[in-house]
This record gives sequence, structure tokens and C-alpha cells, in this order.
Amino acid sequence: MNAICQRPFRQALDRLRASGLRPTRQRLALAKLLFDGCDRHVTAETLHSEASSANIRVSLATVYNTLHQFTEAGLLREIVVDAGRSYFDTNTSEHHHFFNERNGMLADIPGSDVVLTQLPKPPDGMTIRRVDVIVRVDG
Amino acid sequence: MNAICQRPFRQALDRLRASGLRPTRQRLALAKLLFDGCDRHVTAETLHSEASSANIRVSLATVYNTLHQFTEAGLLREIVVDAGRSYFDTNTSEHHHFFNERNGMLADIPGSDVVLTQLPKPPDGMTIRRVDVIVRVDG
DNA sequence: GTGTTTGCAAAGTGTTTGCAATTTA
DNA sequence: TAAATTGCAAACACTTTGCAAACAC
Repeated sequence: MNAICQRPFRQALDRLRASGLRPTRQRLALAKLLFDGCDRHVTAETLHSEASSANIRVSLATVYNTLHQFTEAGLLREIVVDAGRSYFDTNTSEHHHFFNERNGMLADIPGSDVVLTQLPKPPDGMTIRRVDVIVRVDG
Repeated sequence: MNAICQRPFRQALDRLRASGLRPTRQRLALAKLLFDGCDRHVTAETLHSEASSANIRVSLATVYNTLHQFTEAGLLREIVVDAGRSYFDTNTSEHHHFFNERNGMLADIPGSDVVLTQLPKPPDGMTIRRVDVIVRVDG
């Protein structure tokens, strides 16, 4: 783990409690993987295999459930860049993404590096829920 | 078909020829559905069932193949808004989208209604291939 | 005729679900 | 103990593929 990104001890547990999610062994372990280091992007598969590597016994179904529960709780943000695969970002603050379709790598764009000067008026009775900017790169 | 959007006769055929795609019965029929009216957003499923309604006999596999061939040929643009479903847009010019997750409706945002003042510098040796802006709406 | 395209059905991928067993409070 | 959570395997939705038959040139 990168010391630069290290976060307060017990943060994983606290986050679960604050979200009203029972701190089960699986959730706690996944939360530690997700939140105890630098911000990161995961898919269900990558998180599941990372857990396996760390000798954490969690089923893939539970990883999916957990990612969605964390997302609903506001601990994660889901990012759609690829039809057929869901990414989740531990950085829930307003920012956008680079996506390299060749290798599936997703990277944050610092908030201030994309400036939307003008937002369009949404159709009829609709309200804007979120604006996603995906900069697709090659190379 | 909306007369306002009507396009030159035989455009479908011309587009296929220009792209080096053999104008088979299926491709021609799909091209007519796609290009002879207003700009539109389709999924493989919606296009397939539209073809069926019009008594055009095309398999779903061929619809998928055709959508990809048209996309490679630059006749369509693929839009990723939803993990697990691919949308295709007949409008290939630079513009962005509203997406309503509740009902899956996709709508163009007129080009000038989203202004990106500043593009981020892509990582290392990468170049920007495209910028997608998706305004997610509710209501 | 020859190479391309199609359709079908099977396989593939990522994700969700039903339910009994387990765990948490 | 009661309610929530887990794991498994089956089901799912969407998409791709292999290959023989049909088609375009």
C-alpha cells in the first residue's frame, strides 16, 4: 500500500457503520481493499481476484452485491465506459475519466482539467442527475 | 417517416457502395430504416424488431454484424451509456447525449449546448480519440 | 464459379437471482 | 433467536461465433 494514500485506521469499519451496512467479514475485507489505499477503479472481477490473492474468501456474487451496496451508500461511484463491464471508482467526488479502450485502463481526470462552461437544458420535465465526461484515448 | 427529415432517394444504397459494403438485401433494408428518416438511436434489439414489423427478414446476428460494419464504416457511431446494452446513433457528427436511465431513452444534445472549454492533457504517450459527454437525467 | 454474407444454434461474457446454510446483532 | 448476509449454481440479458446454405458479382 502506498503510504502517501494511507487513510485513517478503521476507516473501512467506520464507513460501513455509517452506511448502516453490517460489517461482515466479507464487506470489511472488501472495504479495506477499496478504501485503505489510494483511490482506485475496480470491476467485480478485478476486486474478486484481488481478494482471492489476499486469501480473502468471498464469492463473486457477494462482490457484485457489495459493490452495488457500496454504490447505493455513496461509498463508490459506478462508471459506464464499456458496454458489457461495470467499473467502480472509490473517488466519489466530482471528476471525469480517461478511458483506454485498448487495455481497459481507466484514469481520473483532475476535476479542474475539464471545464463545462455551459450545460444544456434537459428535455421537458427532466432534471440533470449527473454529467459524465469520458475522454477516450489511444496509444 | 417525417418529411422534414427525408433524405435523398437511394442514399442508403450509395452509402453502402461508398463504404465498400455489398448492398445485400439485409444491409439495404437496415440502411433504409436507419438513414432514410430523421437521425435516430437504436439498439440491436430495437432495430431487429423494427425490421420484423416492416416484414424484413433479418436475423438478430446479422443486425449485430451490420451495426458493427456500419460503425466501422463511419455510418454509425456507437454510444456507451449503459453497461450491458449498446446504442448506435445515425448522427455521426460531434455532439453529446442526454440519457434517461429510467426508461433507456437517449437524446441528442445540440452540438453547441455543451461547451468544453478546456481539454485535459492525456497520460504519457496517448492521444485523445474522442470525448463523450453524457448528461444523465431523471424524471 | 468464387468469395462474401446470412441464419441458425451454440457458446461466451458479465451480471443477477433463488434459496438453503451461515453469520451478525 | 430473528433478521441480514453469504455462497452456490442456475438463470439471465446481451453479444459473438462456427459453419453450412444462400447470395452477389
